[in-house]
Amino acid sequence: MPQRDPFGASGVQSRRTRPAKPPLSRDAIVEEALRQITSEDDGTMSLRKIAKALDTGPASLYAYVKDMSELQALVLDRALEAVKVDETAGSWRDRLEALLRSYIEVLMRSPAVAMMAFQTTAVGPNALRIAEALLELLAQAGVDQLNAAWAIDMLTMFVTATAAEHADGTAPGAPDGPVAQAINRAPANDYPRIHAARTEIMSGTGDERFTWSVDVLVRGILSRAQS
Amino acid sequence: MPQRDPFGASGVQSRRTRPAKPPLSRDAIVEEALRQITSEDDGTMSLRKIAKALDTGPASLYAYVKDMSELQALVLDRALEAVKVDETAGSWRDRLEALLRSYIEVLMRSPAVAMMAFQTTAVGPNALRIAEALLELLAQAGVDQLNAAWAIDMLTMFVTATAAEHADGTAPGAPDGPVAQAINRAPANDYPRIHAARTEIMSGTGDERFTWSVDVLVRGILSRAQS
DNA sequence: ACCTGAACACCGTTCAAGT
DNA sequence: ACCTGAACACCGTTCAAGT
Repeated sequence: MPQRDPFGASGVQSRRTRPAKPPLSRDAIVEEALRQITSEDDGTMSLRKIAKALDTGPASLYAYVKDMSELQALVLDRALEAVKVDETAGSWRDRLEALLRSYIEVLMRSPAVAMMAFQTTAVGPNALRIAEALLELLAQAGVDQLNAAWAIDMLTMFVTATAAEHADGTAPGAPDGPVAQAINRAPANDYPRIHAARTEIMSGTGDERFTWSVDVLVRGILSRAQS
Repeated sequence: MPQRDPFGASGVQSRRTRPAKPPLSRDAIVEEALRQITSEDDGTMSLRKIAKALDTGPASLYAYVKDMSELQALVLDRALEAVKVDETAGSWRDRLEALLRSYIEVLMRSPAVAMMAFQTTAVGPNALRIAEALLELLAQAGVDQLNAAWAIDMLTMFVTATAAEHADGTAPGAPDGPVAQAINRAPANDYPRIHAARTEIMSGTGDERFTWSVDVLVRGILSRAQS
């Protein structure tokens, strides 16, 4: 006879208002956290909110999770599950760009996920899976092991940073944001080069800039590798 | 007769225990915030702590600052004041690296400052000053205006991301951190490339990696510029 | 206009007490 | 071992009231 039975004799909790209170578990907590963090209208998670959604008090979660930072690491790796590492066929170059694009897309699904990718360096199975795929592609490109090892750091950093930067929803080329205002109002006397390049600074779609940036990184990495 | 006199007739607050209560002002608030955020033992700021340090209640700050995010933007640009844009003479290449090094050093003085550089894109006078200097150096390098404009975005992103990543104090090559554990424990069957490159992944000092990364970026940017 | 105390609606974490 | 209510020590922000 199990000690905890959701349909037990007490029967108090079997009201039909809630869809059968889910059992507490590490997975359930991570899943609910991910649900909150990727929710459209809020996008923010908290132990108290998770506890409430799981019909318990905040203290109960500490039986399954050491603290907030451990939960964040779990949620981050869970989110990275959606990153496709071999979406397309084709050259290593095409597959690298596709992988980075999938990566960035997943991180941008939620500002909070993007921010988490900084505070906590991902070390779960999905982070490893992505790193392995990146190393494989760089090896195909002829990059030696040392340069490849350092390069994956730069590539993941680039993806994470790009996602985090655009995480607040403001498009990069938004012509009315505070950035645009600062650039356009920059006095030509004090900042002649910014003034001269103000059009170029605001130009390009997010996609164009992403493609350009990946190209810069790949060229730089290849240039180092063969020297 | 001024309406508010710190040494007025009431005299109650002129006890010698506190060094003459500073007058409330936008600058005083930003200065106190920066002091807290760069403090060794804490490194975290809050409106309530600032208010307390300035001998008032949290509500009083809202007369000078719209909200938390505006304060963060002010603090960030104030912190960027310490970035030296023309520390050394020499080639554009040397000066570029020196500038980026000064930038990253300032951001790493406090984890919170590094994190702020993401959430809020810096648009104050110091951010402009740095951008202007970067454009000038890239122009000397022969990079055209469009490529230079997009390049400064990448360079600042790289600096900010690097600072944020190492902001938690853990050295990049720390052989006992959770990252090292994850890499070393990665099973050779599932992750053959990670396993094979595990030494290289953990190798290099922060400084060596920084130099390497700047070189990758410069090579990539120059390669794009002349195509 | 500037400043305030008090309240509102939240946080993460701890702890003694229950089962 | 798992779970709980209640407390602890915080948050940012609002608001009616004061000067």
